[in-house]
Amino acid sequence: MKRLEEEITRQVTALDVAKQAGVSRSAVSRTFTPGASVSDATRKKVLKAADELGYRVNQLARSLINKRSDLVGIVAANMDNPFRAQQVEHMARALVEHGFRPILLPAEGEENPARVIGMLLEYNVSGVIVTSDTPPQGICQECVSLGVPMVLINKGEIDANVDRVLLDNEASGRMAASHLYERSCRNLAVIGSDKPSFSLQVRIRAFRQACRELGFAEPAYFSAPKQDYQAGFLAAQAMIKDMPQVDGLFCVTDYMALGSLDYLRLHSDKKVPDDLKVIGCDDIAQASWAGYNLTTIRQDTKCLAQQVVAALEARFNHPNAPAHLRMVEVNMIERATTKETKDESDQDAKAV
Amino acid sequence: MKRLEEEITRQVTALDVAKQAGVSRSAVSRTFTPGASVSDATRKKVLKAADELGYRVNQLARSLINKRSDLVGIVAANMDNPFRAQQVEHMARALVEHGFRPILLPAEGEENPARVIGMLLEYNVSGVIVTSDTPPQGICQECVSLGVPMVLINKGEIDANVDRVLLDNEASGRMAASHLYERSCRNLAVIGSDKPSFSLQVRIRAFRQACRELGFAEPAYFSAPKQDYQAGFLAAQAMIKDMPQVDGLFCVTDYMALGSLDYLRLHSDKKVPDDLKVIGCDDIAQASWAGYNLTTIRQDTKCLAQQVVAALEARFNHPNAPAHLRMVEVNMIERATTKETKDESDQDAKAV
DNA sequence: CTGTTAGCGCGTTCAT
DNA sequence: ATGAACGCGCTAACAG
Repeated sequence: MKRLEEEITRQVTALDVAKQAGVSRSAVSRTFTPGASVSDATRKKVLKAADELGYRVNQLARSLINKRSDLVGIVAANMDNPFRAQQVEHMARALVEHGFRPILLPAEGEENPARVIGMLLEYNVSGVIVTSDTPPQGICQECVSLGVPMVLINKGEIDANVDRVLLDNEASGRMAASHLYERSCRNLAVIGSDKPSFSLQVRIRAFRQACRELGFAEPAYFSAPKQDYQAGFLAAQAMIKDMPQVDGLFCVTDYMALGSLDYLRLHSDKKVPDDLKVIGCDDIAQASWAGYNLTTIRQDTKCLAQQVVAALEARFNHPNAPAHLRMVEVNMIERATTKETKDESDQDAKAV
Repeated sequence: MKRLEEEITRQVTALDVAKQAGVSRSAVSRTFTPGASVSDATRKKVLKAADELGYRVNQLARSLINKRSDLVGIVAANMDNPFRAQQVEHMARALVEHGFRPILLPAEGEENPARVIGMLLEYNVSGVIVTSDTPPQGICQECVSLGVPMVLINKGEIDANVDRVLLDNEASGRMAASHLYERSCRNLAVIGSDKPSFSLQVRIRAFRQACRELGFAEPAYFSAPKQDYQAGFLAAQAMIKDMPQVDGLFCVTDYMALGSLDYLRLHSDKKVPDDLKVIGCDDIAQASWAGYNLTTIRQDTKCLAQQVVAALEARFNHPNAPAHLRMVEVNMIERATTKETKDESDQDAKAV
């Protein structure tokens, strides 16, 4: 434990440990290599010496040899979206637990992917995980063509050989529709985005399809430029204006649902859930806040993260296996915004 | 641009480029080293060959020599808190812009810091940034004693030689107090946490101090176990019960303020801002949502990130300089929750 | 300005 | 099981 001035100037190397332990440098190396073959006696000696000197394996040097840096790039954008933030956190946790080091790269729009690509490739990342509303095509193409394992989260097919992990967006849309049906809603609307990401498109399509199968009229569609709180707010405004008779609303993300709920409460006569029932999708933390208490379809990001890491490891073991697609289950969380009205026929209509 | 099967099997090395360009390996190296001395002629040749072969510098090998990996660890926790998520995103962005690679390490409680330390040290990180409500002491001590540059965000002093960046928590507390004073509030309360983090403690102390100077009575203090939405909700409940006459409230974080606002709206007769004015701190995205519209003290996380990177670079240049403390300004954002009531004396008291 | 040489810290044959 | 030698891809110091 007496190491004060050396560390500052020179790193403790395997050779130092070897000398201290009275063995060869290879012995030290082997001691710290999982699939080794060292006698217990020397292992002890090495570990002792290593501890005394405060030795740590230099992973950078190690990577140089076995070509596995165990660095994994997380390319993410829109981290203001709580769902995304949660995804990133769980992803980082899962990676660390499995012995990887997540290196976080904010996807800086479509303008300059070269920088990000450089960061990834120059550091010999073992893999790349992409989660962003608008996946940076350039980065994906380059990585794939260079054979860097890549996993896309909630994205459409980009190239033949890319693994993907999807939340069950189809089921999400269907569950939303049938739940509103059970709650006796008959005039439905969907709130989405002008430029919906892949998963949003699927949710919307599935919702529409389910509506048809249930015998609904085609649900009305409202949207705004982005896909955040403000967008939900604006879309709800448009909806109230164009479709006053609406009694069931599916917001394709909770983030937008919160905006919609606030618009309805502050600027409309519609009471939720009495006059209008609302269901969201994702189950972000805010959805369970007392102020919203939003019924929603939960997307388990923890499970998602596990699946992503699993996909990555599978790809390491079988680099040439065909692209695999993993699906993560969803389930409905019923809260106040779709609560059954005591008497569905004519509740004391407390319009202002 | 014709590189298809080689890449998969073997990395393109500087030697390959040298051969192709008809120069020495060093020439290649120099071309890609900022402080170089290469003739324009050879530089051209090298760049051309490099482009043709798809060569990229191997930063891992480079780090092995100049001992600067440019990897920077971000140790973060509580990313469910939007303020923290925003911090992390801006931090990652700033780091990338300055040529660093952020490696994100979720601080996993106090239980097992060894794993995180290992990740940091074995990868020869150039620096470590810590932002967490409860800073993992073990990690900090170890890094400092090993001479790894470290920057603490919004933390108290841990060790003599650690740089820190603080938002101006003192000013935050003072501004909150004087704003409530200007708005004619006289019965003040503070909502904090049972175990407040460093910056929260400072905000509370400064608020109290300002109250004394303004001639207020000592503000009442309410708190709950954690420091999130739920905590704000519970603390507000306690406040309404114990102190019905409260007319001015300072929530030490927006995150908690949102919980308080929801409690007040849903479970109390107090109307904000008519009966009770509320001010938060941080200016998280949700604070500006229509449903909250919270007056708050803005903490500029973008500027914070810049300062942190600056601190890191300063430390690289002068490893033995005394610890430096950087302060980031704050400013008040006035929204609806402290809006002046038209007639302050006796508004139509619309108690239910 | 250029090429040659010597390591950076480590994993892995190949003999013993 | 263990030690000696070699190479991973690169930069820095040295000669020319």
